Amino acid sequence: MYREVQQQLTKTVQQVLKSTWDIDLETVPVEQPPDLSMGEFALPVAFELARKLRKAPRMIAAELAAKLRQALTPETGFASFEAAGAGYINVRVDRAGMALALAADGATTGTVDGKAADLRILVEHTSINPNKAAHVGHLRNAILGDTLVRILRAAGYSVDVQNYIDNTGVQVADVVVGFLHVEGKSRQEIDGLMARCDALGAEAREGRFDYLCWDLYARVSQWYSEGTEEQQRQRKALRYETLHAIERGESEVARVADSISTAVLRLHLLTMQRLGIEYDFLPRESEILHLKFWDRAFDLLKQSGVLYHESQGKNAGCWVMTRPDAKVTEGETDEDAKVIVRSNGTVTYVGKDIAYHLWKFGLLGADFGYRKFFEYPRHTCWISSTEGDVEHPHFGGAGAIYNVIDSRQSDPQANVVQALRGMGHQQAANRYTHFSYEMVALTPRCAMELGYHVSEEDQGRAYIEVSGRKGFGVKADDLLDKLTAATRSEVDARQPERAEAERQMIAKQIAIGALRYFMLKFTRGSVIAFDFKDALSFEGETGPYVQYTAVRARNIFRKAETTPEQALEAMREAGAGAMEDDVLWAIWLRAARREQALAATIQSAEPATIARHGFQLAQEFNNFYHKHHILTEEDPARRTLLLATAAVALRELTVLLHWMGIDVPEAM
RNA sequence: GGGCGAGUAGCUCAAUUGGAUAGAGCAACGGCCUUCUAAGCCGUAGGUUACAGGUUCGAUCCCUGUCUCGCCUACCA
Repeated sequence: MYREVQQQLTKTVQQVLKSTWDIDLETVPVEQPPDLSMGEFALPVAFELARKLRKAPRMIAAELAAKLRQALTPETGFASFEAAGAGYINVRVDRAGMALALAADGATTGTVDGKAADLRILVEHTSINPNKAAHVGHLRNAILGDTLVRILRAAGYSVDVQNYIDNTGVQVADVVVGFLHVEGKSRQEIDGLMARCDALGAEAREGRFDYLCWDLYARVSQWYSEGTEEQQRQRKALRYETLHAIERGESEVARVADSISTAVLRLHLLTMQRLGIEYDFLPRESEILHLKFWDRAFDLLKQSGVLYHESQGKNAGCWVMTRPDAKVTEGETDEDAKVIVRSNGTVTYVGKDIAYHLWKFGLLGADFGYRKFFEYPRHTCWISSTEGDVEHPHFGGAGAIYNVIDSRQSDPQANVVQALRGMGHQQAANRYTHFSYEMVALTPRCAMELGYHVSEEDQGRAYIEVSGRKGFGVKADDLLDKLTAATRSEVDARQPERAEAERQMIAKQIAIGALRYFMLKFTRGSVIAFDFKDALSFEGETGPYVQYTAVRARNIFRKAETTPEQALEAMREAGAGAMEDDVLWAIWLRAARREQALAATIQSAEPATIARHGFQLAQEFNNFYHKHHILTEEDPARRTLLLATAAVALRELTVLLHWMGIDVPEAM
C-alpha cells in the first residue's frame, strides 16, 4: 500500500517534470521528513533542478507542488503538497485512508521483488570449527545469519541454510593430538568419555564434551610451544602427521577425529537450537576432499587460465592466481599472487573453497552424498556423506549465496569471487555476497572478571580479541545460562503466581530476546566489545524492552476481552476519523513502512536496520500507551480507534520480533 | 609496504547511503505508579562528527592529505 503510493508519487513527479520542463529524471529520490507534522514524504528534487532551470529551489518547489496538487487529487490518496524549507516539497497522504488499508491487508508481508520466489538463495552461517564449544563470536555469526534467513524468507525468497563444517582442519587435529598424545588416551577411552559426556545430557556444563575440548585445545596449543626445541619440532611433526591422516581418512586417527568432530557438532546444533536457529544442510570438508571436488575444480581453473604455473620467484613450482585488483607488470613475476596449489602438489584452503563455491552455484558438475543427521521438530537437517541415502533433497545449485563470515575472512572470500570471475561466471560472482561483520571482542574488564590474565598493555585497549586457541572467550551456553538466570529471578519477582514451568519458559524467551537483539543492534562494521553489564541489560534499547512493549499491548486485549483482529475489524466499520493525532499516526505510519524497512534491510544486508525499526515502533507505542488510556476512553469511536492502533502495533511488533527470532512471552 | 574497517555526547552506538535543527540507549540530575504491567513515560544537561583542505545549493557520508586504533596480507591449515 505505502509502496504503491510512493511509486505513484515518483511516477507523477517524472511525468510533471517531463511535461513542464522536458526533463527526464531516472530516479526521483523520496525521503522522510524529519518530523511527522511535515508530512509523510519529502521530495528534494527541486535542489537538483535548480542549476538546470536557473531558478531558486524554493520557486521550483512551489511550482512543482502546484502541479502535483492538480495531478494527485485527494481521491488518489494524497492530502497535500507544500513547498517547505529551502526547497523541499512535503507531501501528506490521506492518513485515514492509509490506516484503513493497513487494518485490512497489512498482515500480508508481500514480496520485495516479484521474481523473489524464482531465486533460490543459499545462506551459510555459523560454521564453527568442531573442536571446541561455541563462544560469543559464533553467536554473533549465527544470529546475524539466522536473522538474514528469516528476513529473506519474509520477503518471499526460497532459502536453504547451510552450516559448513571444517572437520578435517588443523583445529580438529589439535584436539585429536591432545586426546591421543597429551592425555595418552586410547580410542576406546575417548569413546567411553564421549559416552559419559553424552549421558550427562545437554543441560550439563561441567564435563560437557565440547567444554572439555575447549580446555584441551588451549592446552595443546600451549603444549606445542613448550619443551626443548627438539620436542617442539617433534610435536609439530605429530600435528601435521595427524592432520594428514585425518585428511586421508580411513585410519584409526581419522575415525577418532570423526567421532570427536561429530560429537562437538551435535552440541553446537543443540546450542543453536536453544536460540531457535536451525539448518538444512551440513556440508563437510571431509566430503569435499573424498569426493575429489578439488580435482574437478583444478581442471576447470586450468582450462580457464585463472591458475598459472609459476616458474620463478618465491612461488616457483606453485599454481597461483592473481589477486583481485593486483597491479601486475607485464613480464615481471607477481610475487604477491595467491598460491592455490603448493609446490608439493597439495591444495590450499582457498583452492578447496573455490571448488566448494563452484558446487554452491551448481558449476562444478559434482554433488555430495546426503544422509539424515539431526531432527528438528519440523524438519530434518542433512549432512554430507560420500555414499549417502538414496532419497534425499538436493542442495547447492543456488541462484545467489550469502556467506556469513567475519571480516577477517574478506581476503580469502575476495579470492574465491576473483576465481569465479576469471572462469567467466560473472553472474555467480555478482550474486556472491560476503556478509561480513566485525568480531566480538571482550572488554578488558570483562576478561578480568572471567579470571583471565590481562597484560598492562591490553588493559589500556578498548577490547581484546577472543581466541579459541588460547581458550580465551565467553562460551555461548554459559552466556545463555547467565542471561536465563538473570531473567528468571526477575520473572519470579514479577510473576510469583505463575507455574514454575511457565516462569522458566518466559525467562528463556526473554533471555533469547536480550541476546538476539544485543547481537543485532550493532551495525555489521562495528566491533562488539562484549561486557556482561551491557549484554545483561534489559532496559532501553534492548530485546526485552521490545518484548515488554508487545506484552503490554496484548494485555489490553486480554483485559478488554477482545482480540486485535476484532479491533481492526471494528475500525474498518467505524472508520479512522481524521487520524490527526500524531501519537497514533506514528504507529500506523511505522506499520506502513514495514515493507520498506524489510527491503532496505535486504538491500544493505544490514539486520540492524530492522532491529532499529522495531525498537522505534516500541518507543512510539510506549509513548502512545502513556498518553492515551484506552480502556477508560468513553467516546466509543475514539476507543475503537485507540484499540485498533494497539492492535496494529501488536501485530507489527510480533512480526518484527519474529523476523529477529524473538518470541513474545505470555507475560513479563 | 599494500588492502579492508573504524574514529560522532562521559560510555556504547545510530543517522533513510549527499538533505531540513546530527539522533537513541546507558550513566548523571529532576519529575511521574489509587490507571490497560514503572523491563515504562516525561524533562534537564551533554557535539568544532579525529585534524587540514577540496568538490556543491547542501558533507558525519564523496575526493586528497595527515594522525590514531583494529583486522587481513605465510607454499601454516
